Amino acid sequence: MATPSRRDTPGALTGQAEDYLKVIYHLERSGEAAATSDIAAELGVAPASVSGMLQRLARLGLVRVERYRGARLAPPGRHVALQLIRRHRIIESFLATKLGYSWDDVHDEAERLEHAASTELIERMAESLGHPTADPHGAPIPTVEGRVDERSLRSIAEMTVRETARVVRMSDRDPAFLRYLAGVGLTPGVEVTIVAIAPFDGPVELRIARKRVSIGAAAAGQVFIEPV
Amino acid sequence: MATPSRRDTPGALTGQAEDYLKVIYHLERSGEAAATSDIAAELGVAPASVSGMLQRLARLGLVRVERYRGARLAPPGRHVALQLIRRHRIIESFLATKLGYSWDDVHDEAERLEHAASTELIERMAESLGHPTADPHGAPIPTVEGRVDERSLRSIAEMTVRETARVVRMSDRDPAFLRYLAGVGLTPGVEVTIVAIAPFDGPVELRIARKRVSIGAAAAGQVFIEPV
DNA sequence: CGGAAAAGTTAGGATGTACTAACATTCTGA
DNA sequence: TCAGAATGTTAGTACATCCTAACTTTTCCG
Ligand SMILES: [Mn+2]
Ligand SMILES: [Mn+2]
Ligand SMILES: [Mn+2]
Ligand SMILES: [Mn+2]
Repeated sequence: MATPSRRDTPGALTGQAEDYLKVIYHLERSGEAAATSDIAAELGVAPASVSGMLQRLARLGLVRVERYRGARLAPPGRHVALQLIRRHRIIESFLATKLGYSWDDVHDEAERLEHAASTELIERMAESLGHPTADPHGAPIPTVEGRVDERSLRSIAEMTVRETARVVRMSDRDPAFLRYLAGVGLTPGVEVTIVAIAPFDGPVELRIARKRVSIGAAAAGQVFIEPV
Repeated sequence: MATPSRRDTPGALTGQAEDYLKVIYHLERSGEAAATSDIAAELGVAPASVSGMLQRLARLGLVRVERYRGARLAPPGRHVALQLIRRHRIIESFLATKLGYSWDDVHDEAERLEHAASTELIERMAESLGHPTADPHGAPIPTVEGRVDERSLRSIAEMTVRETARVVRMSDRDPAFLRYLAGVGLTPGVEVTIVAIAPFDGPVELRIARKRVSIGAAAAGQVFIEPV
């Protein structure tokens, strides 16, 4: 039976298959089909393994694959991916809010629990959190119906001098990066004002709640904002 | 890689293997080695599948198997089983106490989450519950060191007329049974007094907090008590 | 005690997932 | 444009887990 992820759905996918769909969903957000090697890099598997899995997912009607050209989610696959992302983000929120996890620590735990938690559990967590709309890193939580606010946000790197904006979200991939951001005061909800931008991809100097902070251009590109 | 349960331990077992160890632990409590067909029945797999798994577990040094005679846990296997049971019971307690699950509903959820939850998560749950020593059905929670209070308790069926005792725990296998018990007021902690015992495995009549209740002999044998 | 029933094991096959090595296609830059 | 680099697929293998069917061992009872 090869370890299906035994949640409450009957014809449930394995956790592996779910993770592939999620990765394809994220990669596809660029507009391009998800490339085999990008999926492989994201999941830490060999490209050959991805080719194999894509064929299986295509057979199940979850993705459309064009040989040598990459994969796109079919509507049922998109639905699976969005519900998985919902589970992931609600779990992250719950761990951070109710169990004192630090925001840089929730991701790995959620990455496993998302495949084991039933819809019942997820909805109880959401309930007890007051139905949050964003996870601890500001990422929007898809609804049960699969709606998600996917507007693409500007990053701090795209702001202009003297502009003020509110931090909405940041990349949650690297715990060390999140700890760094928390250290300098960059968390969802805070307001930042650009003081100066050094040329040639130099550091961005900004003001956060009266404090001066200078961050690298790369970091600035990973922190997303919206107008106040 | 066949879906190891990716918790925090490095050479982690799969969730399947963990469940086999847990079942062997429970079956072995009778004193006898766990029989292949009993393990199979418990897990809902064919006996042949059990033979195969026992060989793998033996190769890993987790069980000792005597061909045609059944399996016993080796110390490392016992340790795995006890930690899994700890995880299971803490999860059950958490779901019941913190997320409003009914006590007949926690088991299936815990059966999956126990393989995905890290030690970190379990300890945070335990912490937030005030380090409970028993799960919602009164089953004792093994410590981190693997100690567990395994005294064998008398059941209501073994009580004598006019005797009073406190309900400690009950079998948690069947949700309908748990709902029934809750319905008649039999939950851990309540005091019961035997009013009458009908012969030939007849019903047991008892008093629970001023109320008269009559339960079948089979049910009485699944509810365990201790002296007040 | 001895043979039938029950219990357990092995053989052989399926599926999911992964790997490496070899081959095929697509892209890219001189 | 076109050859080498980059990317992707296939072939062949491994392993965990499950199954059924056939065989073996143990148990039990007349
Ligand atoms: Mn995951
Ligand atoms: Mn997140
Ligand atoms: Mn389990
Ligand atoms: Mn329990």
